[in-house]
Amino acid sequence: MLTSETIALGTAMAGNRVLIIEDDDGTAGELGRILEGAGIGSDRAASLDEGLARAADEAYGLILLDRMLPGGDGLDIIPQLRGDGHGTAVMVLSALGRTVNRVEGLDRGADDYLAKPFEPEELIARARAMLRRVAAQPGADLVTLGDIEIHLKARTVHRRGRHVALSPKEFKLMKFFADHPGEVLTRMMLLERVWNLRFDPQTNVVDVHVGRLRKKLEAAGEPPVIRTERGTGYIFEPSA
Amino acid sequence: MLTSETIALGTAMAGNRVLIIEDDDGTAGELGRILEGAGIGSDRAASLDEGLARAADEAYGLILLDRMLPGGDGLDIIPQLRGDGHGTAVMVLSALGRTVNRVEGLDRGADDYLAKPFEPEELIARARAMLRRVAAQPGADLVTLGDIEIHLKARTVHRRGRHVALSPKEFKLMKFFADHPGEVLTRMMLLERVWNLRFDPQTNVVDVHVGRLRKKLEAAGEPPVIRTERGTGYIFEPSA
DNA sequence: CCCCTCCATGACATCATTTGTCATGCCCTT
DNA sequence: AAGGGCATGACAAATGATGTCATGGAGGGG
Repeated sequence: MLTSETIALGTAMAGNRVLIIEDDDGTAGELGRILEGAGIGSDRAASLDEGLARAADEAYGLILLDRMLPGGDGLDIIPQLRGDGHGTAVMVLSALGRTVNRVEGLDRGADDYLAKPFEPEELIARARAMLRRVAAQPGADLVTLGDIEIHLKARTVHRRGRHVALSPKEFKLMKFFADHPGEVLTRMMLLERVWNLRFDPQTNVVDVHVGRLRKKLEAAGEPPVIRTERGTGYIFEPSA
Repeated sequence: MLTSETIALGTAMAGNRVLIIEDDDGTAGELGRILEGAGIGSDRAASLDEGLARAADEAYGLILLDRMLPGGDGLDIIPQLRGDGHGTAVMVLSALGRTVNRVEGLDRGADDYLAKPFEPEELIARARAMLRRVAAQPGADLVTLGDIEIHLKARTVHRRGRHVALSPKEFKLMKFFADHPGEVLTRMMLLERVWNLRFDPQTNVVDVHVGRLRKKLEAAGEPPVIRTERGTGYIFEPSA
């Protein structure tokens, strides 16, 4: 048996990081520095496509979106940014600062609209307000991994829309897998974190429950999502 | 046996109405008209105290808050507005429009800050954006009646912060009571709506379950909330 | 290529929970 | 004081969750 590492991963809830979608290097850098000075972490995407990719990847709390980008108007991707399920907020930053522009931005889905140039303090204050609101949401509710949806509060699981009824133990197991996608999880880890055991019960409880979970997750002929790593443990691999 | 009225009561989710807290009659009226023109319903409170009272009463989606009011600065009541549990958003409207003022407002809890004078279109767009975000929340989740909280998704009940573990049937019963506070519910109604029976099973199932629910709701010495209406049925009376 | 280890799975036992029934006794009302 | 209505403890049946075990199969190392 391997050592029982305890790796704490974050859930897929809307986080407190910010994604900056901005083609101009200078502006992007400045935004990043302003936020960093306020203790707000950020990543940067230089194009709309990259922005969409990053947003789909990590659950940001807020996205700062430029309007005039090489790929088109930032407003165009707001619907897709929304579609990711995380309750991410979108703030548009733009040199187009007239009222009609602002109204257009807000009507097309932005949560806030700040005209350039702006005071760094106001950006920080508005970003904080947005992150605060996002964090206050019961937002940690839905976790999506591939075609699997986990409703934490309701403690239900759906795969491709089909409801998968799980027992409490199975749900806990599912959640632990979901918290560690792509990682090999040894039986010891599972026993510790799902069964709260710090010793080996000398039985195959884990195997049996993994089997039951598999059966239920694949009951309608869906592809497998839990792979056996022979001699080691199991890996949860959500199908993209 | 009485007729089984089905009175649909609203849940405590944040709604789509707007509360205007503004002492100046002219401004308040204009705000109301602007919103009405955009199809957004609103109520008005003329003072901070009235605002707090109304906010506690109805679950607004958005509150428009003036700063300079007779009772003090509107910013002062933001924490209390937040405390109501509904995810209501707060937008501050103020003649104090300098960056420092805006930053102050946002830092003290406002979700948005619009300086007077403003374009009606921008107010509408921002109000819509706020309501949209509030509505996107899993808001219908929490129902509060007096000291009892019902989390619909999680299917859990708390009284005065204490978790009350209920069986499925008990939860359904609790929910039905919560949907009809202050109304006399006959055994027949309960059998119909909680047990899905259209006939009398000739047993005291209802009594037994009401008893069990009572026991659990009052397990820590809390005052009774379900009163027996002798010869008729039961009444759920949440303690204020 | 064969064997041995590891794993998957059906069957079963046990335990806990939920739900409904009944009998008893209290309490309120008249 | 008596009667009907209600509260409640005890019990039983049904259901579901969890863990154990035995068997057979699959896959990798030698």
